[in-house]
Amino acid sequence: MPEGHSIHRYARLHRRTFAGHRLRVSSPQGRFSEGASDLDGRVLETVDATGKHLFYRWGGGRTLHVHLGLFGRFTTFDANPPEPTAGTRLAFRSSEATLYLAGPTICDLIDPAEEAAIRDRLGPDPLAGDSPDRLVQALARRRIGIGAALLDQRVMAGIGNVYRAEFLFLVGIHPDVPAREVPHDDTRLLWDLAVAHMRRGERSGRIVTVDPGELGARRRSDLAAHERLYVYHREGEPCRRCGTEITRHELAGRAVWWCPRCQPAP
DNA sequence: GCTGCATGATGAA
DNA sequence: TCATCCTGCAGCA
Repeated sequence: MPEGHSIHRYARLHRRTFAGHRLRVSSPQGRFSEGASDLDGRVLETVDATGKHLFYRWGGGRTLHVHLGLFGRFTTFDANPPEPTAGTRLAFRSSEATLYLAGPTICDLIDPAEEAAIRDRLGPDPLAGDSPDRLVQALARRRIGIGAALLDQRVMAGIGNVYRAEFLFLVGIHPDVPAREVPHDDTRLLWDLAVAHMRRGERSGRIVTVDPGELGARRRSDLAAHERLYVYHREGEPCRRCGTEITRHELAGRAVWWCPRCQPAP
């Protein structure tokens, strides 16, 4: 679930639901007990996101840093929440809503220096109104494939495995093309696609890259994952544009998909 | 009940 | 490149 669009969406939803409220905070699982007791009874002032990182800002100058990693998930309940699962690291509760967090890679209180260090490691975020200049510069410096470069959060913050595959298809670039050989115009196009698609993903909560004209009359919400995307998880299926079989390959431990005809090998 | 898999990232080798 | 950490759930028996 969690690519940058989901993270920014969580920031917005959690801000709307919990900001301005004095919260009861606990760690049912026990692995965030100290932090939870520090936060318990404080007011959550605001929530913001950069790339895939969430920052919850509390009265008393506390900042909670959350990174969902691959498995992390939030669940929210209006009232009468069920018992938390054994893996529930963090629970917030206002008088009207409850939030559970399970499986995050990171859930820690941090100080301003630690936050600065996190931000220093992040490239431009398409959802933060950043300029693509740093993306252009970062790609120009790398000999690794563009596919590998796009998952590096120092290159571009917030892209994950789904968007990587889809954006490369939309730009028509093979993942193995060396990053520094990608024409600047294509890099700009990649950025513009990222801004447009991730904004849409932030609003809808799902990734739909297929052009509406190609979706037919079916409602987006009815579509299965492989119907909303051009290449991700579609190995062996025909390319929507040219009919060629989509290919899958392992790249630095993560799978990547592409159309061999629309995205010719370097 | 067990296995495998997932939209992530790090540190060691 | 590999091992490791973080959970839940679908697909099996």
